[in-house]
Amino acid sequence: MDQSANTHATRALIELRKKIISGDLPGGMRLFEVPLAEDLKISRTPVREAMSRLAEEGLLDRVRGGGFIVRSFAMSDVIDAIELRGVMEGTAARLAAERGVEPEALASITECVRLLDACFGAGPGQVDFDAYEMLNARFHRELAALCGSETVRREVERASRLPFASPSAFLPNRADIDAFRRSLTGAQEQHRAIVSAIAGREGCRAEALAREHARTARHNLEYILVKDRSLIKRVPGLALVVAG
Amino acid sequence: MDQSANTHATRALIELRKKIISGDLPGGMRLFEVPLAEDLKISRTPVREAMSRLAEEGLLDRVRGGGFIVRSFAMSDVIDAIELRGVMEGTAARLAAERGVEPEALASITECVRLLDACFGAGPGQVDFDAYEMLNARFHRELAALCGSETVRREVERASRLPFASPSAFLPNRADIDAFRRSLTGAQEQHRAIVSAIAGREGCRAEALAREHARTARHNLEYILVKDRSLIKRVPGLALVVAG
DNA sequence: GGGATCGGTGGTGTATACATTCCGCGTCTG
DNA sequence: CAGACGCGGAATGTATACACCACCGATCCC
Repeated sequence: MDQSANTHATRALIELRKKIISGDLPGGMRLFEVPLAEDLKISRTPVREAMSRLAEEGLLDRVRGGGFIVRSFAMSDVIDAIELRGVMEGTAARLAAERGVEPEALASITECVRLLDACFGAGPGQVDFDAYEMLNARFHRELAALCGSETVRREVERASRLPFASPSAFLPNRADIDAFRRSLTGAQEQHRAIVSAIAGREGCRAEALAREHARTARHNLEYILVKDRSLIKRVPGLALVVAG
Repeated sequence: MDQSANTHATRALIELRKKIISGDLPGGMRLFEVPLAEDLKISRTPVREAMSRLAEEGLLDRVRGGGFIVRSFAMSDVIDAIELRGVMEGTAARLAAERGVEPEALASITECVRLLDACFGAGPGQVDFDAYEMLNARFHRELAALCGSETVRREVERASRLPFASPSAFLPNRADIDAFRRSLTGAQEQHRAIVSAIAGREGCRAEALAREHARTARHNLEYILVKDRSLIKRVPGLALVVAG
């Protein structure tokens, strides 16, 4: 079944994910098939299917004796998830540098960095945030794939999909634009450096840079959380933290 | 539903896993619900449930439009999976060292190392392999948990469960005992060093040691594969490689 | 003769009825 | 009074019938 398939299970998956992320279904809560099915006006079968996939995503835990509970997240989980993402991406970057990359893949990610540059306008607050976010996600996707290993790519992307470790999860809202732009230009410099290290076959440096990139993300998040939690965008998973 | 639950879905899960691992259901093969259900003398429902979990384990891939195919593994996937395991365990070890560990957790893993020591007899080939294997698995489980983060522990264990990255996956068969014992004593020294580094709060050293431990595993595997593939135990996933 | 359309077939998706299991509560008995 | 047995309800597990969709081949029309 395709993610885009127009099935009840897919709708249920999306609905439930939204409710978990929004805190509507709080962490630790047990989910029962019958009420959920009635809520969504469908039968238990697609609900089970949806819950099974949410368990795969890490949003639900299977419980002994059957059934699921909503996983609980804490601030420390976000920090750890970002740390892990950095480690995994660092490995992808190192392997890419050590093994070498296809010229076209390198060209593609280089182009991606160039496009990210183009998101920055002349003025201090002039950034095309939507474009940046999309391209940033693309950058991290291509980075994961650079090492040429399907296994590594798969696991690195999984680490990025940890509900709260999304590459853009730490981006603040449109408020506080100026400070945010500085943060983004810094991240962009790191993007460039990572690609450069990979192209130069400097494995250790590429790994360290990718880790540093995630660490910057973590610091930004911590800074924002301390300053004003309402600045956080409500992206998947992160809302849980803000709420809790 | 518990892993040990006596349900048709659980039986189907175990059966299918066995068939995939043994190569009976080869990589790339699409799995159809109806024939599998007939084979197992059950209905489609528990078969679906089982396939869904196998997808979670990484043995099956969901295919566009519905259904599953058996994932294909290559030698390079094994190498990469072991590499990733080392990176993840290295992270767990580093975090444990940086953040400090509960005394009882440290005592437990130290005891584990001591028990591993006890697996080695006086003679050159005298090793209690079964005990070693079980304790080795325990060591890696406890190592993953040492950092105190549920998120990290979960992902590290997942990396170890990659079907071909099991800590014991590279252990050769009971043949060639002497060379094998040397390999195990080396691994045991690494175990000891990792715990020591964590206890001494040497984060970087702990990380490097855990990585080195995995790298040793990889080299052993490569050596064995070159020398004689029949020496490999048929552990989950690895059989695929040996067969293919 | 070629292309479009219309079934047929084979597969998953869904609903639903029924089975089973687990847990809690009450009662009965020693 | 305490412990065990049993009953009942609530939840998941399972089977099955049917819906639906995609693919494919054959036929029919242009």
